[in-house]
Amino acid sequence: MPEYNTKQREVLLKFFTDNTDKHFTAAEIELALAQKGEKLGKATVYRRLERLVEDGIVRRFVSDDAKVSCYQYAGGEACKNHYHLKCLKCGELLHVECDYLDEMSSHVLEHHGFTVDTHKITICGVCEKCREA
Amino acid sequence: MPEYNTKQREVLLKFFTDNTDKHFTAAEIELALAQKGEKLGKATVYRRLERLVEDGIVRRFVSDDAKVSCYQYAGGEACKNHYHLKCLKCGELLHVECDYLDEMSSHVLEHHGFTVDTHKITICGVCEKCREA
DNA sequence: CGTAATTTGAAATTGAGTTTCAGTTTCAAA
DNA sequence: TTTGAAACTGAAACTCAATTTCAAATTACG
Repeated sequence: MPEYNTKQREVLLKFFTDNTDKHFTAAEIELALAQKGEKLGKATVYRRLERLVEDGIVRRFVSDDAKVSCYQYAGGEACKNHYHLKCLKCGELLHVECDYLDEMSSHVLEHHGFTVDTHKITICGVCEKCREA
Repeated sequence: MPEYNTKQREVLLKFFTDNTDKHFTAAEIELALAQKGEKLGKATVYRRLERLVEDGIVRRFVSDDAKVSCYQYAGGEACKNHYHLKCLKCGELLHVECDYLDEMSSHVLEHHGFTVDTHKITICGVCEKCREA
């Protein structure tokens, strides 16, 4: 499946590399781009997002509460060797570098037959903010 | 928020305690009950599922692939003090008792400000089957 | 160029989940 | 018992994220 290098692809990719530390819904992305004068069709946004997720450049989350998917940049060096703590309530994603989690990852792998991509492991739970609410 | 003990609630609860080892979509549950001659309204199925989730009796998953929520029994003694490994692909839920994960849980809590309900922690990843596919 | 494959986007469609609301059930207090 | 307020039910209408359709536009490449 070839991949043409279209203007739209560039625009979407730039959006993510410019915003590596937050996650967005498809609608938010569509709006943000439109406001920058780079309007993409809704269908294109979804199609491109799917492609970016397939390619491992962007990660998709579906919080157990919300009904919408969120997308966040996951490519590049910054995301190579760390873990993610994902809040199931708000969808917030914390990036963590930690040897302890390194060990845990291989433990889970060995003892529980749970094969995880070491730089893609995501631990779900509830963050402090949501915990209080 | 009181909770009336209705026939529908009993039916749904029985469905889960009779099927503790698998997960189901709301539609699957609705169909299964209808086929057993215990038809519940769609709205009631969703409302009761939500309540069961709130009460910690049932757990909801939203796999990153699928767009539908899955529900699985998580109440009872058997689920009190262990962890869950959740596959983000197929939604499969593995139940694990393990001291190592115990430690990990408190570590995450202390060092990363990630507050989790100790007997509700869910580690997301990808199971062996999905890994191979 | 030329053209075949791919992508785009507006509009229509899908479908899981939610809301509405009139009628029913529960349960505790009288 | 009876009563009644609060909680629950279900059919139907609705919401809205996400997908599909398809004709027109764009891209890659000989």
